[in-house]
Amino acid sequence: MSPTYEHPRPALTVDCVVFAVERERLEVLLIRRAREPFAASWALPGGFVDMEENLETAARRELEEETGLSDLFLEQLYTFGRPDRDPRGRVVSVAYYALVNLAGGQVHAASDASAAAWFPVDALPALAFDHAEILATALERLRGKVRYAPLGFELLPRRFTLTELQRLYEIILGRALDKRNFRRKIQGMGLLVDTGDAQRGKAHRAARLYRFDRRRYRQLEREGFSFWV
Amino acid sequence: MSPTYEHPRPALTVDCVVFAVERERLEVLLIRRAREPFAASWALPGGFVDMEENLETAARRELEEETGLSDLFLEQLYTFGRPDRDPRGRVVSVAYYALVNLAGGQVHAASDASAAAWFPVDALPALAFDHAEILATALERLRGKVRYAPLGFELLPRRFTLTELQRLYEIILGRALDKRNFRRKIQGMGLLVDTGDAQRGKAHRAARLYRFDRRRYRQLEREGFSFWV
DNA sequence: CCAAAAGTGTTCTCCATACACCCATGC
DNA sequence: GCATGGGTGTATGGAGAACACTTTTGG
Repeated sequence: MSPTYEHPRPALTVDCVVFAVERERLEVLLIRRAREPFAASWALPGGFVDMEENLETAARRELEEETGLSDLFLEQLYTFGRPDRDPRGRVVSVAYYALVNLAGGQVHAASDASAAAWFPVDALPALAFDHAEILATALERLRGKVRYAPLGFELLPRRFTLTELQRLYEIILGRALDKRNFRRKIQGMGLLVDTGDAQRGKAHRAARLYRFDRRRYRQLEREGFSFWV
Repeated sequence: MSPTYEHPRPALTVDCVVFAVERERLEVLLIRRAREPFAASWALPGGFVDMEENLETAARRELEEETGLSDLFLEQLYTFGRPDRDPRGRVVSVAYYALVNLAGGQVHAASDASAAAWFPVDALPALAFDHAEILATALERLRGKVRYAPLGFELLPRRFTLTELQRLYEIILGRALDKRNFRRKIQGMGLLVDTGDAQRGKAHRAARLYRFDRRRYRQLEREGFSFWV
């Protein structure tokens, strides 16, 4: 028999921490568990990895099945494997975090699809398993990485105003930023393209709409440029 | 039967990328595989996770069993789970990276213990499985993180000279640093303690020996200080 | 006394920060 | 015409980068 089969095997799951910015707050998507253990508790979306499936594929599949969300930014976070983290027995979980912009209308589909709901990260319910720890790890990663990688744009619609972008960073970083300095810096990086259009329907001067230039970002990255907010 | 047992289970392993700086180069510890698959190939030390064992514990155990190394800096890197990464079947591997200083004398024990050997990261042999990819990921992490976390000290003996520390950074980062600027910056952080002793037995002026102040680092970290080289 | 590395200051440039007012638009 | 956010420039301080010579020690 092949050596692989000589060893006992933990079960393997994926769990996803999905972030969005909504109503001026950073929020996380949770689902209400239907079954034991932790039936009726809130938990991260996730589930078992299939035998022939990539880990990231499993994360995307579970996310779509449980929340209706697809095609979002998704990155592996950390693997949690304390032997006692699941009362059913040994279950190791590969955690991912995801970013989604709620302007796309996907939200409602997601929220309706099952018992899923958004919670502000500073007002979370009790969570099943070690999901509070996973969520804390994801939050730390997001807050750290958003400063040196262009993650912020994943949380906004394709076209956005400079004020929206600034508010996003203020919400994630938890502190106010100077408007003029923020604009000078972000525009100085040469990663924003003025779409020529303007925001409409607001009772004040219309703001210009920009989009993030991914192509140019990859180019600059290769040349040793580093993003920094 | 509990829900855990309804699912097919991949096998679970840990793999370790152990870095050291030796003879002015960054090197990695590899072992020569005794068995199929990839018998006689070089590979990362690692092996199967036991059923009641923490992931990090498994990594430390395998490292000690296969290379004799213990008590080193170890951090989870990434989890690799492509379905075809192991010809024996589905094997998911949680990768760790470790840092070790070779002045401690552990090396020789390690090298002698089995078919283990150090290779410069820019002159690696062909590796088993997807270990080349794991190693590349670890190298990227090390080079990135060494700049904003005090990892460098893990690669030096407890007491070291400023020149040794500077050489270490030059080797890892792959570029020359200015001596006066490096010293001003590193001493300005207040994280080095002058031991009062000096290096002896060199045919030139004796250099002062310093040690890293971990306690103070943790203190400053809590106060919002950020390390930066 | 010679070879080898240790140790030490100053200048300049650039970037982060602090700060306040006029402009365009919808109602 | 007024309320609301959009958009803009300048002065200052601190940190990074460039740069060369004297000191100490062992052999």
